[in-house]
Amino acid sequence: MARKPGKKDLTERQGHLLKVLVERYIEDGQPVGSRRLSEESGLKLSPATIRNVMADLEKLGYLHSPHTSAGRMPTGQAYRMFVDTLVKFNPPEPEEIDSLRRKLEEGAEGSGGKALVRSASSLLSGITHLAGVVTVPRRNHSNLRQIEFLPLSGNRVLSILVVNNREVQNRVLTLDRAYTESELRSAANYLNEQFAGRDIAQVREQLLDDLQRARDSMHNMMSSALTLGRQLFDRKEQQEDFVLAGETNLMDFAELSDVEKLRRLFEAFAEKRDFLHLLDHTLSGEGVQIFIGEESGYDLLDACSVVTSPYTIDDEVVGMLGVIGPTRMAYQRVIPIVDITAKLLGRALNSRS
Amino acid sequence: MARKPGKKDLTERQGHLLKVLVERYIEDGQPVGSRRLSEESGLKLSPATIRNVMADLEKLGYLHSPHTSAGRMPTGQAYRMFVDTLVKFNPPEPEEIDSLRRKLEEGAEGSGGKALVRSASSLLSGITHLAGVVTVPRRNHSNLRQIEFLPLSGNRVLSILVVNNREVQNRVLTLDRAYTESELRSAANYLNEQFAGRDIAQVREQLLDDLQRARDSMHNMMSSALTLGRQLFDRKEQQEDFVLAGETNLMDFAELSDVEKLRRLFEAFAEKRDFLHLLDHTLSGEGVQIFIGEESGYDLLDACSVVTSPYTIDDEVVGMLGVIGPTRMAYQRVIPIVDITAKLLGRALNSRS
DNA sequence: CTTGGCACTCCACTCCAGCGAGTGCTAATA
DNA sequence: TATTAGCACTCGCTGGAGTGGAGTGCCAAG
Repeated sequence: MARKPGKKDLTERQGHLLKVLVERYIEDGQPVGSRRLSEESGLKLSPATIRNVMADLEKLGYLHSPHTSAGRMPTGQAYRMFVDTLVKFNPPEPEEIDSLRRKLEEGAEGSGGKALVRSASSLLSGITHLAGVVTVPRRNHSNLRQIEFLPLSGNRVLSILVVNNREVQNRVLTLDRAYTESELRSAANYLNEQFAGRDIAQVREQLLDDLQRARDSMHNMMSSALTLGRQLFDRKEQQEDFVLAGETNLMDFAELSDVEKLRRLFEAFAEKRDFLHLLDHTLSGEGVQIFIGEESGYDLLDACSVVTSPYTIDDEVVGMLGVIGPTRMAYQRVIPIVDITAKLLGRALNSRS
Repeated sequence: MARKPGKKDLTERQGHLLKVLVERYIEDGQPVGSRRLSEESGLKLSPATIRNVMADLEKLGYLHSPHTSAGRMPTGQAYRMFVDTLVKFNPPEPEEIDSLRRKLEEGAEGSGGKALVRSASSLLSGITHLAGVVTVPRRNHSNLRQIEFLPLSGNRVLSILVVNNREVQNRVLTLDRAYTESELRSAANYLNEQFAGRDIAQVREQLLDDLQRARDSMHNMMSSALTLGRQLFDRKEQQEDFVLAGETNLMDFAELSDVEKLRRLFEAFAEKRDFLHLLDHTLSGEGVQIFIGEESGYDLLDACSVVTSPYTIDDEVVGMLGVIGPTRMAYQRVIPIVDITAKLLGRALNSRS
């Protein structure tokens, strides 16, 4: 991929100084000046020299200053360079991993998968002091286990679907006429015989097929079964969802102290819609992905970075998890945490299914 | 109930002026001065006279000023007096009610009761520009309709409960040994025969009884049924929950513009725990209840008021709903809205069950 | 009891000076 | 040629002084 004009590789010295500057800025959020950098860079260079280097880095698009007489702050490009090539990650200690695993499972005593998702989300937000987000797992291939119908008042029927051996979905269907209990029972029996153990997508397809092919030549019982089944499976995909935790952590950051900005951000969280879109993109990728500032494409997140990783059940990617924080988050700490949490969550979900 | 010292009834003039002052303060949040009040009170009184009255009201605890040369603001006591005796509510127009009803049901196309709750919550927040809150309905008497067990891997069993003809609860039970599919089927049959149509609380009691009485003299099948049943019903009450909407509206109010306060408030919302406690209290009451400032007993809500009303299904109180906003909210508008929304929600839930 | 008058208080705003931090540039140096 | 010291300059921040306005409390007259 062609870089933008003027983005030649940095010299080793430039790289080192950029790294130190980013680290310092991440620590306290204050613009870093030449004097400070010269003292803490480890290189024996005077502030004047540092200033020359900084001026170069600014020309290259890595730094900018809020005003003439302040120090310099990293741009998005600098963070990008930082995470891509400059920073080195300490792989977490085994005992640290173990402690994470325990916390993850402690927080999810309710044995549902949803409890684990919530636990993962608050675990992420708790240890990073950022906002944690985890999408609810969603398998492409859902195995239908059992169907049950119960009549309600009017023309309505409560349908219960057991899927993937552990999830239960239920919906109220409103039908064109009232069905008797025995009709419903035989319909359920028929559908179970035909479709139990099959993939939901397949089931949907075949139902449409059957209904098409045999419109009215059918046995009465089968016909009602098909009618019911069609309604049941015709629903739009159950919408995806995610669990957010520790949003309030974001209030601490000066970058977001403007109440108006905060408000819009929190509204977006509540809406979920826009945000899901962003998370969806990351499902196709592999490993930890990082969106710095504007890279996310949402102007609400201009001052934020998003670090995500997909997680898997049975080697199938079923969701993603991550954190949201200010661009000046502690990447070297956050990235390994997101990575390991994704793996732990996948493993925990596996062991429960 | 004895009033606090010095709280004699107000004269008509004092009452009127207090009312106007509160109204003005609610409108723009600025302390109200004697000049303004004299112009807009409708009484032909000079600012000097108004000042005398205001000084009296201050002595009585209804007013206070932030500093010498500012106007005066109502105290909690003044709001209390305002809502109790001063304000008169315009009963909402029939067409207004109808529009509310339509909005409530539009927002709840997913036919579950939860969808209605969510819709009510965002309806409340939408039209009041405050935070809306609705607890999920919870009946004291839950009618058990059907039980089903499905074996999972290991010693675990997925149990499905249909309750009140429309709600489905499911839990994963972890048992002392593996049960075969036929064992589970007969257990379910047994429990259904015995308990279908009965109240859950009764079921729980009787299960314990049976288990106690007939420990090991029992038929094998019944014994496993009882074991399963006991685990199933032994769980603590499913925790109550509420749905919050439009929290971000609260960010607009100057009273809460302090980010630190906001943060603690939002954290409390996310925790839910403390907050549920407050809502629980209101379940016993009747009609609209109002907590002004410190009356709620939560110091986080010192600058807030909470207006709530219980709602009913089949004349049984099953939950409450309301709004949270700054103490200077437009009570005369908000109170009727909360009242009518509670009635509409109850009605809507009824028609779907 | 009401009112006009008056002195007083306090906040909010503006203006200004002084400071400290940091820069860019230039000229000297290794 | 790369580095450094020196220096003038810029800019934001802080604190104090000054001003205007809003509102009060009190008093004495109607």
